[in-house]
Amino acid sequence: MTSRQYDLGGAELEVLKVLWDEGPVTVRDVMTHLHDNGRQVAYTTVQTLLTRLEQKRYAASDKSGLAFVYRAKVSRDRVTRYRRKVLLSQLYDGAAGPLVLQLVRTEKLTPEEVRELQALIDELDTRR
Amino acid sequence: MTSRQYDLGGAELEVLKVLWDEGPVTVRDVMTHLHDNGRQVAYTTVQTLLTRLEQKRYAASDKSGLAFVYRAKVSRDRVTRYRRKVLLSQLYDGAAGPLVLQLVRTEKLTPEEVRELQALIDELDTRR
DNA sequence: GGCTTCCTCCGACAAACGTAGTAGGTTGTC
DNA sequence: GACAACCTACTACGTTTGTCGGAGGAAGCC
Repeated sequence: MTSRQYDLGGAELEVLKVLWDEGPVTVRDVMTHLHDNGRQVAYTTVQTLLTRLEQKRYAASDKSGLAFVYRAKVSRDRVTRYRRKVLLSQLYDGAAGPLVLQLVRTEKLTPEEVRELQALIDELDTRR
Repeated sequence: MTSRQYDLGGAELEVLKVLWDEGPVTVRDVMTHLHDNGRQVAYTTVQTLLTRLEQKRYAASDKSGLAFVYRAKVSRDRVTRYRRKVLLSQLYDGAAGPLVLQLVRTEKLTPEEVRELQALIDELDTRR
């Protein structure tokens, strides 16, 4: 259990998302965005979170003017893929099929999404 | 952050899965199953995990003969649904569509699964 | 009746996480 | 040049999670 790659807590992820969405930002910028999202958190808490993200190599920083500016070092896609994989292996025995079926059955898809899905299936069909 | 319902760590989930798959079992049973799955873990560790599961109301136990027998109190479906929801809200903004598309695109579905998926889509289509 | 085996109860401990306070430096403004 | 506003560095602390060890009691065996 020592791999733990792309493993981060909820609060850390929240901060990383700000980095993804807002590009290079300062501690204060992140705090402001979190506050805007209704997440009341102290300045130094954000700072700690960013420092940890940097220790874990999910982010990097440079001194720019009077404050450090942080940016993400891992892509959203990479983290997302990893989490998806974890969910799949932890609860679906690694099989994507059942998860897909459940999602389509229980969550509302937009017409647009349904169209795309149909297109994908067609492709899978003709490919065989 | 005080809801934390259906929130359990990886090791706790492993134990819960044994309860789901094997029905009422003793500490030793669980340990044996974990060992069979390649997870080397001490007897008392399993005991602690089961105790915590019980504290969190995910499991219950009765004294049966000389050892306690544990059983799951939450369904696999309930936990699975919750975890799915967490993934969705943490990384997909709550929208299932993108996740479904990614899964279909990147994971191999069996022909059978594709057929089921097609059937589901057809239903969605005619329902509109 | 003593030895081995199993079980439960408790305590413990390190790492990870979420959260934040304090100290001390830089800067901008009257 | 003093004060307010910011910034970084460091420390800290409670909770959760993963992992066990030891003490002490019932049971089976010879």
